[in-house]
Amino acid sequence: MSPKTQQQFQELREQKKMQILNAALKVIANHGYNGATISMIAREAGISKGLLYSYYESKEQLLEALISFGMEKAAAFMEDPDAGKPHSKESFAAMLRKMIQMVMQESDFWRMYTTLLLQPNMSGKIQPQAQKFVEQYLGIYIAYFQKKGSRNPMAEAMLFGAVLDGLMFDLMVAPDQYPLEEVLEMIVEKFA
Amino acid sequence: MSPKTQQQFQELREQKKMQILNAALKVIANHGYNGATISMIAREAGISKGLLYSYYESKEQLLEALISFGMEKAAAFMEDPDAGKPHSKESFAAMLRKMIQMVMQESDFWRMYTTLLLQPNMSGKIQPQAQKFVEQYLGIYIAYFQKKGSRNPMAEAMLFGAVLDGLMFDLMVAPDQYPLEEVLEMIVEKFA
DNA sequence: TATCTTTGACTGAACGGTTGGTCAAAGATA
DNA sequence: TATCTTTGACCAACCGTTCAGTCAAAGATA
Repeated sequence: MSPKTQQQFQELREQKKMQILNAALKVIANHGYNGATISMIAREAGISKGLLYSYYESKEQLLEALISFGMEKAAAFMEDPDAGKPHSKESFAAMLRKMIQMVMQESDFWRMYTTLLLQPNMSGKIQPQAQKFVEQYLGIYIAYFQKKGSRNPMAEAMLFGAVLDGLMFDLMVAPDQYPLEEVLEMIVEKFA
Repeated sequence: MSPKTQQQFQELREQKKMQILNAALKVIANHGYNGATISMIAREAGISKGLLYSYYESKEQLLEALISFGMEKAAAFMEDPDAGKPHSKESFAAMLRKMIQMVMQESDFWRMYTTLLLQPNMSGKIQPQAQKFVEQYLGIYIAYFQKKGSRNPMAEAMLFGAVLDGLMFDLMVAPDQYPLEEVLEMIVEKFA
């Protein structure tokens, strides 16, 4: 059959696929989709250009894989019972912290995500999955503000969404020297 | 001497320069700097590729002109006494509205601005002017929250900055169907 | 008025360099 | 040996940029 078992090859390929994905994410996040070249990505992944095409059939498909992978991670985070549905001031603060942590841990992905959403000719690639994600966490917070007795739960949830988006943006642009703790306290004070 | 007076030429050139600038802004905002080609920009401006180079010496310099022009507009807005330094709940709401209006009116510019800031290899082009702008309006709001007796004026101003950034982002991504009025009311309720 | 001259805006073919993508050949392993 | 991985030279297409040449408009001349 083959010099290595099918399973051995499968595992090796899966591993290398991840290696390429991570390299692509880093390069595309820093240079934009059009600014990132296949050569740059291959170099970052430590492989040749040709090999990349044995794992992903085109640059566009590589981007799609990148988006799917990142959004699946985000969806998994949302479904984590450990982080879901805040009921008290404390769990609100905990979920807020977890969310920030997720964004900062995967900051390359979220930078790419943001950039893609802002470019109409690219946004189609990410819009559907993004919309689903936003609706999901919006629903959670509408429920929270409803339970809290907000005068307008939907508006408060959307404003809180804007806070998260803005905080995410500010942290991505200037990750150092941001007084995160003090701002988080202020958010809890105003929203929790 | 000359077939047209120097002044006539000057005016014509100034006019066409604007025409190119607007075309470039539209194309670059929608496709990103690297995704936008000189051909696309020239086509959008209704001129030939060659002519563009008699007005701007390179694609990079065109981008710089775009940034300068947009940031000067923004700076002019900040210095407008009509919009400066909120002292009361009402003037806070008025300035908030004016700011949103500016961003939506120049949404192409702010989309480009955001995208550039998020890409490290591009951010150098806009970072200095952006920083100056942010510091300026941050100062205004630190003073406002100080006067209001906030427990932590700096943190509250930064949080308010995040609100503006997030709201701006949400409006750029989904300009229609955003419940702006209700969210603005909520902002005034929480911050003014 | 009719003709000539001068000007600079304007065009698009062409250039060198880079891109995404292909492929024949070499390498590695059991 | 048989099979899959890996390489990098290679290609057509496209990029930003240049430049030789065209053109309409307006002053100058008689």
